[in-house]
Amino acid sequence: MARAGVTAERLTQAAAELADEIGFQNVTVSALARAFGVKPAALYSHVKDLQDLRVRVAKLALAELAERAATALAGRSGKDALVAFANAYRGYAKEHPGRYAAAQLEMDYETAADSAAPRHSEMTRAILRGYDLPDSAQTDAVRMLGATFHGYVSLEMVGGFRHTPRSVDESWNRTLDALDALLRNWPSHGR
Amino acid sequence: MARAGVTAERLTQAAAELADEIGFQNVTVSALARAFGVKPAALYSHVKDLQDLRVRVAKLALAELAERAATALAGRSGKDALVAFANAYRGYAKEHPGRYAAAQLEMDYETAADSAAPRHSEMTRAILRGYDLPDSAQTDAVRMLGATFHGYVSLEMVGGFRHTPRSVDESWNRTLDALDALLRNWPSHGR
DNA sequence: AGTCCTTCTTAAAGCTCGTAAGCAACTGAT
DNA sequence: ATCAGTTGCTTACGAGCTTTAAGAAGGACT
Repeated sequence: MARAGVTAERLTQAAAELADEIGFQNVTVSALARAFGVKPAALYSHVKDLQDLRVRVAKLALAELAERAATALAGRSGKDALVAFANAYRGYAKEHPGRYAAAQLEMDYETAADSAAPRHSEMTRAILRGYDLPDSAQTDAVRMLGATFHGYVSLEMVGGFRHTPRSVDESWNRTLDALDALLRNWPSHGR
Repeated sequence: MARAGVTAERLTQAAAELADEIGFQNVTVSALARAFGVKPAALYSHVKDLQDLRVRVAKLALAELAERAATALAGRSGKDALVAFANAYRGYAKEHPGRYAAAQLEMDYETAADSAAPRHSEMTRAILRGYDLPDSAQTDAVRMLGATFHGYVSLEMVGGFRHTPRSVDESWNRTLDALDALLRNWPSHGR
């Protein structure tokens, strides 16, 4: 039996591609083994179990997304940076829905900490440097930006915006305008 | 064999409770049958298949959430309404994580249209009446609010905010302040 | 060539969904 | 009150999934 040259990396990569095609939830050990032309049991030499495989895909997705966002951010600041970052995010989700879903996998504290996840908040913080936010508001704004980006993409993906005729791209751009305006005028403990 | 008195409604209800306990993804026909003390095959007399069951739970969750939001909204306007609505949302998600996850299930256009989903955007529109938005911005704002609420709750639930010491409740309240400020000063096609 | 580690296969147990066939219980009509 | 007919449940089963265990085959190294 000729060896198929399976490695954890190639498995993860293939699982990510499979996720984009059939959905992250449908990535199974069996399906992945089929894609490699080996028997399911063979994968267990490279990967602990299905959960392990999923976490690997999640980390891959987070890393790719961080990479893409970093590139988009390079040399930009202010609203330019905000828009580029947000579009990198949304673009990745649209091109790689399976990977994007994977990135939202629940991971334990440890695993999440040594993933690319922290880089995401660091980058968001970098964007905020282009605005004049008090230190105390930094984390709040980071969380709000993350929430809005993720929420928008997430609702768009499950079809939450289908029922209103208005262009989803238009609303996205107006949302970014709104976030920009908000960051330039962040309320200092509002009434 | 004494009849267990299974009905589609009771199944859906039980599935929702089960979802909150073990996670929506882990609600299986088998587990549900166990909870009812019947054999798995018995459920297929009341429910078409697993997908059907999931959709029922999703619709239940959407309806409950709409109900709760409507109650919260009653008699309020402006920022009060915004905050009450948002907290109803987040509160439901925290109390019923499984149901909340179910509410995000992908449904086809038809099914979604006759669920409580449209009521959610209607209520959001109602909130906006307390602010002075141009008609053209309505849908954009509805989408943005939905995105921010859902995104925040969603990221909070997968543990995305664990890595920063700042209180998650604090950030939530500041985010609502920010949204309120934003709605009172919505950019008219900003530069 | 012989040894050893790694990768793969086969085999099997235990779980899942879903269908089919049959029996048991309740319904209503005579 | 008995006797259909309908409905709800069971058993039985096929097919697919995950995971472990044991063994065969590939490749490296002596």
